[in-house]
Amino acid sequence: MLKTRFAPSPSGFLHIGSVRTALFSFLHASHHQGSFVLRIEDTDEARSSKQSIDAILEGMQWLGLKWDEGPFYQSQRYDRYRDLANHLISEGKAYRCYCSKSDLTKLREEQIAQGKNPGYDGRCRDRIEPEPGIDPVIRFRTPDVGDVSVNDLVRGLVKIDNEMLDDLIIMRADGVPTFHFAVVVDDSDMGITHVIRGDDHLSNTAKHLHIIEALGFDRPQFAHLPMILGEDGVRLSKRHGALNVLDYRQQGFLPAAVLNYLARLGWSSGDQEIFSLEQLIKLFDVSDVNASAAKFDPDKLLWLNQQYILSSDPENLLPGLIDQFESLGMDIKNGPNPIDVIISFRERAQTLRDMAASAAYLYTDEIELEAAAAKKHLRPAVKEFLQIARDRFVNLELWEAEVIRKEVQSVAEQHEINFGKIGQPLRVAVTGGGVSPPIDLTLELVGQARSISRLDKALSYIEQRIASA
RNA sequence: GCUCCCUUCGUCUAGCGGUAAGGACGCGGCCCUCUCAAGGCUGAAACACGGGUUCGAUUCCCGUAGGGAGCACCA
Repeated sequence: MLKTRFAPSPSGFLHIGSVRTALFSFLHASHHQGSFVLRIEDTDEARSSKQSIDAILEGMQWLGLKWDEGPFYQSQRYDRYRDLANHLISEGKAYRCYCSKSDLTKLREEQIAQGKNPGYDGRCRDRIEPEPGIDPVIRFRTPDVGDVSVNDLVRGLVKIDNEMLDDLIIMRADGVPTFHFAVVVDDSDMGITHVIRGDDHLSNTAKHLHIIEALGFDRPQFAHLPMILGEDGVRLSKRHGALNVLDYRQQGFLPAAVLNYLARLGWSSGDQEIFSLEQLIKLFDVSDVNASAAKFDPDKLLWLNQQYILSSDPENLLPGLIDQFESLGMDIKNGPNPIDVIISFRERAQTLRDMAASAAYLYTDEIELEAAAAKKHLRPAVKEFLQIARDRFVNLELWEAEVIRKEVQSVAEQHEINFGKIGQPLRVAVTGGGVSPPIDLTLELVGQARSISRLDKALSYIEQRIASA
């Protein structure tokens, strides 16, 4: 069975670049009815943390990237790595190295000074006697000559000379394996058939291939994904521009939009832009992924998010919108049904956060008039019309958009003015600003009592203007 | 420095030897319109450069340039 894995190290949040790697691994496995494994690479004990693990799991769950096996933790498999490392020593394929860090630093400095490729020179290879008082590391005996090649699913044939490789450390002095060793062992033990990862590992693959061979394991297939670059063309990383996936949730993005956006970075299917997860599973294959890096475009993500908001069932948007109301400190009991907000605001919201923020005037008793909008639309000339509209609103028994619209329309007709002449002042009066859904709908959502009291305030604002003129 | 990888509109991409180089985001215009959007139509906008191969190169090969990655007791 085809099996892929996502193997993050829990040394920080789950960022958007990692998510794409996870997505592609998930999609490739799902497409081929395979299995998707989640493995936590926590061998760097100093940098790993429980919070990071939780953030990764939460992010995966939010996105709906379900794993079939795991999460497995490397920190729970140390015995296995140790056994295999000792086995390699017994076969002469690895050896203990007693060099101190300062010796190694010195060696590296000398090599760089001589213009050589820095690397371990193998000075402990033939050492028989242990060095008392020193905990040795275990190094893998890398072939000195020849080359290795990988037929990468996205990069094609890549060849690396063994001369470029040195005897890398596979077990640290404290008995903890290094990444290069643990990855190889785990991928084999867990039956991973397709290793899909970032292309920062492309060069490392040569090392892994040697270890795989020494251990007598089967080679998996490799697919190295191009990096995602920031707007400045520099690789996205936790330190540089990449956001925690959970920040996207906080900013009001939908998981489906984030996934769809990421899928289209380095992959496409004809001219199609919008893909459901089901469609992605049906269409995706890693071998179709591009080899070149892509820049992250926040504008396109925003556009996609709006497309998803527009086409989602309002019920499905509700929990996210309510979260936004809460985080903005808005009280949903103090205003209209949020479902109605979704229906009337979705065309003008790119994120759920935008939507919640722009509906603020629906959930508060008092609003502020925006100075510029008020100055422009609440002028003495409109006072008469606003007053008439206000008086008619008081007498309305049914406060519904259609009825409201007829009232406003008839005021406009009786006074032979354009609908807009009265619509815009009404909008500013009841929302405080110049932008909102159609005025009839807006008035309905604001509510009769609030609309009237806000009109009263607007009228007194105009009177003040007349008085001070 | 050494090694590996990458290179089509500003951005994401289609293209797989012969195309008016297509789509999407963004940008401009028009339409719709009570505002803002959404929607429709439309415009500007690209094959990094130099050599080959070929009747013919965006497409294949080799350089150059630019960008990215790796060379840790990090992953």
